[in-house]
Amino acid sequence: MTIQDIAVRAGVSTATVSRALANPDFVSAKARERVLRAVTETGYTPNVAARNLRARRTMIILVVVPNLANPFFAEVLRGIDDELAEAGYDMIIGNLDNRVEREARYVKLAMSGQVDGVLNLTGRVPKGEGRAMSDLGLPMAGICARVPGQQSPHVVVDDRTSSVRVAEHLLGLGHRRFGYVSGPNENINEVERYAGFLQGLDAAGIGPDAVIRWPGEFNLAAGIRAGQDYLSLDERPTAVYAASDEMAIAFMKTVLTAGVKVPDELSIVGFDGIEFARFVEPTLTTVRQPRHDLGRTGARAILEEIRGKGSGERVIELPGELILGDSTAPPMVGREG
Amino acid sequence: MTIQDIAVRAGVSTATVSRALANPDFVSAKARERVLRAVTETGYTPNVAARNLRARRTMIILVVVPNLANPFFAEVLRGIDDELAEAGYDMIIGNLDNRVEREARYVKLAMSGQVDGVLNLTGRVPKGEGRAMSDLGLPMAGICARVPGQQSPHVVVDDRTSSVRVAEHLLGLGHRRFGYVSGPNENINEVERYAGFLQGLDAAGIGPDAVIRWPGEFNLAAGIRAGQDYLSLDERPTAVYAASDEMAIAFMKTVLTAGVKVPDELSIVGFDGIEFARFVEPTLTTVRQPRHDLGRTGARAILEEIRGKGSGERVIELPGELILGDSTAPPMVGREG
DNA sequence: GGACGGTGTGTAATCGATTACATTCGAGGC
DNA sequence: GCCTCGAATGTAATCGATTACACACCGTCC
Repeated sequence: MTIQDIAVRAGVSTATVSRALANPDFVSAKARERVLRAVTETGYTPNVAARNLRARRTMIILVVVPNLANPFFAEVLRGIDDELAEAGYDMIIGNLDNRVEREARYVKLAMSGQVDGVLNLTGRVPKGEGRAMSDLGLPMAGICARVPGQQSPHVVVDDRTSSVRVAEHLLGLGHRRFGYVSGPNENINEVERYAGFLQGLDAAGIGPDAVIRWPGEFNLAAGIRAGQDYLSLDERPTAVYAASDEMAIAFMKTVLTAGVKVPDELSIVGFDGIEFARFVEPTLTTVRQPRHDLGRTGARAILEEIRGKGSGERVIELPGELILGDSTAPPMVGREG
Repeated sequence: MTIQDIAVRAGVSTATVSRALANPDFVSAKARERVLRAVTETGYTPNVAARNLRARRTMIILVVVPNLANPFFAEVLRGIDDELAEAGYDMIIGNLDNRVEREARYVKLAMSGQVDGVLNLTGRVPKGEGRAMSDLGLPMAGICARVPGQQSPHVVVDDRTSSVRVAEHLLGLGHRRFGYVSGPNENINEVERYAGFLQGLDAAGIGPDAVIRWPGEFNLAAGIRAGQDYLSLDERPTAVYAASDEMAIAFMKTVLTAGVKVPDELSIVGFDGIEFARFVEPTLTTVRQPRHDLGRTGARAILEEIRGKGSGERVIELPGELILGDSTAPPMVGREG
């Protein structure tokens, strides 16, 4: 079923069919009606490949995600999808599954003209085939992390300030010895969160040596490992800040299972504000990122770029919010040095 | 940068360029080399829209998902992506966000020839624009739920047998009064899980009136509502089976917060085996679905359909596994009638 | 009556790759 | 030397939509 068939059936030319569908005002009522009838009778839908070829656009956005399994990103994706859908765009999901070598595939996809723009949630510039995705001349936008030197809009939550708040919260409760469950070193969110945490402590005259830092990835396994290490310590911190909720939850479960009392013996704070944080026992204190809104705003930014209304490099900062759960409390006095 | 440019640069025709890239054996070594050099020098990538138009395929699969926010589906998607990536396919995600009216959009997308096949995770046939997606003549496959009457392959977990196991497990512990947190009535997984549960109880001579059934959607809110209703009961069941882990976790949190002891006063079982089920306190007893494998197998099925090697209607059943957590135990004797 | 302008429509070029068919060229057989 | 055959390459049609341009028609105004 092609536009030809419709043209024959309606007794007009293909041009008229096309116009009747795209610019009804430029076509007489009579012709329009006959075209529309032919279309509904046959169930014709224009071939998108042909349209794309001609229009030099695809109405598809590539969304590069570090890890689909992380519910944080799932919610951001929903926000993106909501906004894109309204504008008639669809999305191809490029899931890196935390493996950097997967980037090449999506660089290639972007190069092939199959997408109109790229939304990057990875906090780095995807590379592959000897070129960086940012050199493609494709509209791009970043969500969740500002990639330094990128000439594209970025929608972020203020990791640093939020982490300062976390430090203040814990200090206010009376904690003085801390643990920090870290994300990967090369991740900017991680860097900022750690820096903010130290900054907040520093303001109270507490130096970085009061903080034990456990390295890791943003996943459950890293939280478990950190928890195990915590358990093996002679002098345990009284409060632990984890750079993601997944890590915090895994950490908490690990130490709970070993009999540690949370929050009595140990306070725990996460980051992200995923839904499950409210369903663990005790409820997790965490920094809530406006996940859905991050997605929507990022999608809006990439659409502006595509439409040429974008102003290129700029940072859109959304507020993070410290959500108090039951996982933080003053340290037990008896134990506090 | 088009195939024309490469042809000029390499001093050959576009046909030779195309062949050098697609069928290197049909081209002389000399020409091949010059083409390849021109390609690497310029960073040329073929325009996919043009190729698609000519080849009448897109190398894209539409994956229709009920709800992206559910970590169960996220993991299935990873499995799908892994398999599709190996075959060079990408996926467009059609997230229904649990709203049926969103189906229309994806029916339209499928109609427009923008995808080569549809992987359906919804347990129903998406409809819209006056037609059902299954009437489109597009290759389809279902994951997670068998849609009756569909001439396409389905990859499922045996909900019924798994639920019988759940019943047996709870009966074996000594439970006699049950609660069931239900998914939506029109969902086949729900229907099968409920039927299997009743069937298992029936085998022990226990009728359906020993089961309180809470209706709901497959989400956290439904679990909370059910939990609140449980708390309001005069005569509470001693064991509750929820048709998804999310509901089970939300239910558990709700009753825990109200002071109910799990598993002493109440045993809870979920379904899906999402990762978080191992990180709640107490650890959730649940039926683990091989999520990643469901995705992979489903993707394999749709690829077979597309390649014409598919045998159409068939059901591929993967085993579910009862994972024992700490949320189930014998009922407290004092309370047991 | 002729020039003009506006409306509606059709013809054909175009997007960029693939590929059927035609053509060229050289080697080898007679 | 001529013919045949196969390998290598080029030419041009093709996929299906959009749209620049041309043209036909009709009413208006001088």
